[in-house]
Amino acid sequence: MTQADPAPRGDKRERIIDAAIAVFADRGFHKARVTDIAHRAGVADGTIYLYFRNKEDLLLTIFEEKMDLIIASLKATLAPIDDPLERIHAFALHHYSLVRRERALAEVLQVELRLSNRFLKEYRPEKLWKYLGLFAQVVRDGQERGVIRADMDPFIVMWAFFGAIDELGMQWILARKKARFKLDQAAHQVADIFIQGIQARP
Amino acid sequence: MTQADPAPRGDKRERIIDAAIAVFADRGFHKARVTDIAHRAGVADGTIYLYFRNKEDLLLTIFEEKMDLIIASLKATLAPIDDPLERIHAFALHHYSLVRRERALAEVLQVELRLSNRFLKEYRPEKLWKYLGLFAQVVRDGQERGVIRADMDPFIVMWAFFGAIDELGMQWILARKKARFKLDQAAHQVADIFIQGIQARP
Amino acid sequence: MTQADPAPRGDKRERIIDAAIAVFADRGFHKARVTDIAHRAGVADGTIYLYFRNKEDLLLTIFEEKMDLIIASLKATLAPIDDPLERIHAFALHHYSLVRRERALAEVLQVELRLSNRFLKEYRPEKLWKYLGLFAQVVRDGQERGVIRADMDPFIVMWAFFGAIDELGMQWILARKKARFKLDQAAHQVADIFIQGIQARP
Amino acid sequence: MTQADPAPRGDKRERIIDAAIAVFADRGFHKARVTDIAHRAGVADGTIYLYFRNKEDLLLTIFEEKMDLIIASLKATLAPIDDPLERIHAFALHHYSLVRRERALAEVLQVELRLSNRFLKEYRPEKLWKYLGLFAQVVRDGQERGVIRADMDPFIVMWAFFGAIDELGMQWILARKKARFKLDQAAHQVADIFIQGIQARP
DNA sequence: AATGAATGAGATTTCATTCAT
DNA sequence: CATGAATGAAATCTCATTCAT
Repeated sequence: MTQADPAPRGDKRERIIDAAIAVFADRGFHKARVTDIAHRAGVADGTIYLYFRNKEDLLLTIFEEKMDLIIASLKATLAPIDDPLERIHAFALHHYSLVRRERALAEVLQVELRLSNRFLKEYRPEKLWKYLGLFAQVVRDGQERGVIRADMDPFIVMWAFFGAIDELGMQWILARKKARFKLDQAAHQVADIFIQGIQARP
Repeated sequence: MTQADPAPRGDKRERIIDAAIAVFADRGFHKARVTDIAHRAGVADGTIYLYFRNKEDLLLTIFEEKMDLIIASLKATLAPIDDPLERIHAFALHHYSLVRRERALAEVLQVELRLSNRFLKEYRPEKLWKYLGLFAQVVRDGQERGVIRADMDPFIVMWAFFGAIDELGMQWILARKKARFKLDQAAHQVADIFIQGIQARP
Repeated sequence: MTQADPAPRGDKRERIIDAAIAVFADRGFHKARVTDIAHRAGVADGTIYLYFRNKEDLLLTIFEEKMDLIIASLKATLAPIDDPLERIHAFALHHYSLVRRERALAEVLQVELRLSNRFLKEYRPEKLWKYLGLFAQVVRDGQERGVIRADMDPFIVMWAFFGAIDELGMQWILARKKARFKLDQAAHQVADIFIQGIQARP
Repeated sequence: MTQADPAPRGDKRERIIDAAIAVFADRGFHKARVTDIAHRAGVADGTIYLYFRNKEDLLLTIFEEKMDLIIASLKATLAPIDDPLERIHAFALHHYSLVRRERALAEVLQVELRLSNRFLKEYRPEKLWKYLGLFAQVVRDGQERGVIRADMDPFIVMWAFFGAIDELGMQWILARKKARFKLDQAAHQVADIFIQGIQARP
């Protein structure tokens, strides 16, 4: 008797990840209880451990997998743009469109991820580097083309740019409704500052 | 008759704070045990509770008191400088000189403080705003004098600048010895980017 | 095929309650450690918190559940007796038969329960009132039938009677082996005093 | 320059006892902090230990010393009364006049004293026995005079009577303002029940 | 694969008591 | 006698993780 698969295989894993994002964003990584995540995902506590080594692994997995999507999305966004300086602009806009669209995920990636000692001190967030590496590459490209100052260390510019947009994103998230600035406005200004700041002068 | 040795009033409090900074920096706020702090300070566990409400209060007190010192120090540094653009430069240098000189304190202020949910979501870090407010004021001054673009929102510039130097500082701290850049170099480049980035053009 | 051993559902709960009665009676509520109770019940410390909110909830639950049984038992004892004065007699005998049979429980209900501030000052021991209410009703019945003095306040008689048997019960428990009186003898004398004391005179 | 003794010697001991009664009555023995007592007495924490071995000794001392006063007062009250049955009446009235006049003390003696394991299980409250012994003696006198039933065990009657008035006193104290009965009325009824209950019949 | 009851390690905090001044 | 800062033992409760079913 053929019957539609009653319990969509692999469905659980996705549900756990989504639940974890929501709970981590809501209560913070440390205060988030595994039970809460299981409850929200509609699975038993133990089930989580069939898919993830432990609570931290869950957080790290969110990071890994979501960053893959974000990186792909960013690449697609940058691809049609040729001018390095315009790409910087696009980078900031893309970053904030994500923050706005998936606030819970952004909160986890920006705020809660930092709560994990392992993440900050032991874990090598290669996906983050890959993400930012796209930015560093833009800088390097710009330098080769002569539109970006050659005396700029792409590595420093990269962290500075990320720090700037990350901090503004975090402030916007923390302030919630009462944020004193529009995310778009912030994106334009930050991009503006950096573009003018690293632009090669005649 | 020499004066009787005055009771070492406040001595313990200071020792606890210093011990806490060291332990928080070393193990992180959550993994730091009150016993460890007490041990390092050379006092009994209970003694800590004579001076601080609880472990979190200890963290917050470190923030409050150290920020006072830092703000005072920053003011003294900026005072003799007149040019707003030069002040931005001095701000970055001052920030990193602190990070380099008191790495443990910087680690607590930058990294561990963010572990405290209360700090990020409930506590209003007014001292941080006061610190950054000095920067925002520099921007406003520069705008009045016409040396900084009038279309810049000082509030956004402020967070962006702080995010940039904070992130670089954090990366430098996390990377410890193997940091791929010099803090001084970072200070100059970040200041450079922002100065050129927000400078009014003729 | 014999049935699979059904999960010993609720078994643990019962064991924890029994262990708690024993430990509370033995060391007193305040000196009783949750660990002791868990040990005696053959469960882990944390297991207790799956069934009870906290240590005090455990004490209160013992009160609630055991009083239900006691009230039911008392009702069954009084049911076949018609004469109010004889019922008073039966009440005392029933009370002490319980004290003698379940000394630990009696000790907890009489002595340890009073250690709980919450019980005495905040908690409304409705089950105790229900228990004593049965006595008050006997008094009212007797008054209606004219066998008990009409000038007696059933409420006062109730507390007085309870105080009398409770105190004697407590003294008997505290004195343990060396009690200077038999519980039966006490039951008869107290009942005797109250019966003659509140009996309507011709 | 003659001056009134600035610090009345021995005054402190009294103040500590009074403060302890108030704090014990207010918060209960276990929740009462030695610091609170010291504060209320206007002395340093350590001073209490110059006069009392420990917190429990303080409670026991209150019992010992106050019972002496109460016993003396009771004796004076009973002295002019000759009739044993009237003496029982006077006993109850005297007991409640104390409860009403010194509610905090009564609360400590009746309620909080029972919180002390040592008191209930180890300590022999000889002063209480002396107090109640006066009642037992009244019963014995009455039996010798033939006005009280010879089949009554003075020991049992004593505990029963004490239990009855003690319980009513406790209920009155616990109910505070909203007590459902007057203490005087209770005194009369309890005495009435016992007098009629143990009276020898012609 | 899924369950969820059970585990038990672990750390904060309180407060009676001490003792150097 | 008096002080009160300092002590440090002690115990509740939480919650990530396990494992028998």
